[in-house]
Amino acid sequence: MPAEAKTAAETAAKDAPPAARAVPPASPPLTERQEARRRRILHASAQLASRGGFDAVQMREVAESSQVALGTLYRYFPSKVHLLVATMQDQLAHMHGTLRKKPPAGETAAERVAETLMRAFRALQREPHLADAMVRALTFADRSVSPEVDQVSRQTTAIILDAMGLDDPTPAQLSAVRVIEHTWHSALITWLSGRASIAQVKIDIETVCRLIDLTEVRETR
Amino acid sequence: MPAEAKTAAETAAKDAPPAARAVPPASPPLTERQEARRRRILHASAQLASRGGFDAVQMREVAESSQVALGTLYRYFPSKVHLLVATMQDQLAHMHGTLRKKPPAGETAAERVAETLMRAFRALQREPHLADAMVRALTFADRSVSPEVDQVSRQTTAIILDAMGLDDPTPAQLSAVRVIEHTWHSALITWLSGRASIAQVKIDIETVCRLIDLTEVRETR
DNA sequence: ATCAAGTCTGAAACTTGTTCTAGGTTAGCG
DNA sequence: CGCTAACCTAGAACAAGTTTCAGACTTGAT
Repeated sequence: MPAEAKTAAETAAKDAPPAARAVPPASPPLTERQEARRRRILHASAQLASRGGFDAVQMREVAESSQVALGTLYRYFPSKVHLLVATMQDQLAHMHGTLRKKPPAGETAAERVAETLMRAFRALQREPHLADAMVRALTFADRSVSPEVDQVSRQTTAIILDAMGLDDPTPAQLSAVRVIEHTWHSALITWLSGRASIAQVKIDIETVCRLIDLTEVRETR
Repeated sequence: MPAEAKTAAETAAKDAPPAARAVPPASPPLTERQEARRRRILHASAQLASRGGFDAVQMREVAESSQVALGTLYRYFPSKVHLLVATMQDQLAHMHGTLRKKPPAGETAAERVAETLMRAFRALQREPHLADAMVRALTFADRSVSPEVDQVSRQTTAIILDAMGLDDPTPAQLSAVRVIEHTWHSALITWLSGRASIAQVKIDIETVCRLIDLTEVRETR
């Protein structure tokens, strides 16, 4: 039963009716000044996050840094978590672009995915506080942020599928990708909270990537 | 400012040199009345969590429900996250006991682990709000809660190893278990935030459990 | 140019986690 | 019994996320 495909479709359908908010192709087109405000806010958010992480992103400070009234900030991003998830979307898009330029060189799909994720991991290590803010927001997000979190998830999936070099993955492969994403997020958290070393994260990523090999062998499953 | 980390460290240092706090075998033995207070607090916490989840566990309400002053509550559990993680330890211990009674019946280790996790998952489904509170606290926890979160992780590992029926696992098997835990936590989150169905979680668990088969074949790795 | 609708601003208010304080209570001990 | 240190309580106070509101500013259409 192609449950994977169904879920993705359902989820996608879920946020279409009530309208997307933080996704680029949104409902109301923003004026130039509004676009500029949005950008200033995201910049300030990333800036503050790069210092003290999640706690350092204080809504009053973001508002001040980006020259916007507090009420306006909340009009653009209805909560701190929304703001940080949008910040993550921003960074992810940037990273996807960067990764595209130099595709991973591994022989097998598993190797390429592991290499890609490790490259992303090294990027996050350069800004650990920013990583903290974004990842904590992502996992702390409640239902009200689901559409945005889902968008991040789709973006991540796209990056992994890119690394695998697949156009139309099998259900089994999509399941493997889902599990890889789970591991990726959770491993990041254990690293960020100091409960796992960088080496340990590397091992976990490499371990889970072996699942990909499994799907290649038993595709008819 | 990392106010949280500082606070917890100071608080811990103040009443006991190094030492764990919320773990049963703690440094200062509690008097009977203290033990009773602690239990009342945990009970109130679980109670409130079973209603509205993470947000419904309000420290003032917990204090009132458990007939304890707010300051005392904070002496027992230095933050809301500490409290909820301790609540989780409590529930986990209970569940481990329950699971022990009826061991899983699967043929392979992978099947038994998947079965065990699905059993735990069904238990969580019966109290989705409680699950929400505990899991969100767990992933939102910062460094100041690491010891307690680590304890939860060890407990979870023990449950999985139990299901596998292993006494001394190989490194590869431990890696697989780590990845399974990652997937378990992350899949729970996607379910709790409404981004994945119960069926989807089942698939993810079954998918990741196949990693165990891999370690059996290539043990010399 | 002018009006209506929609935005933005500054400031105050409200909520809930967390800290602090002053005084009362308890437990162990001489 | 009476002391002392540790513990507990009630309640105020503080911090940061979120909401609200009156008034000023923009924008788009007439």
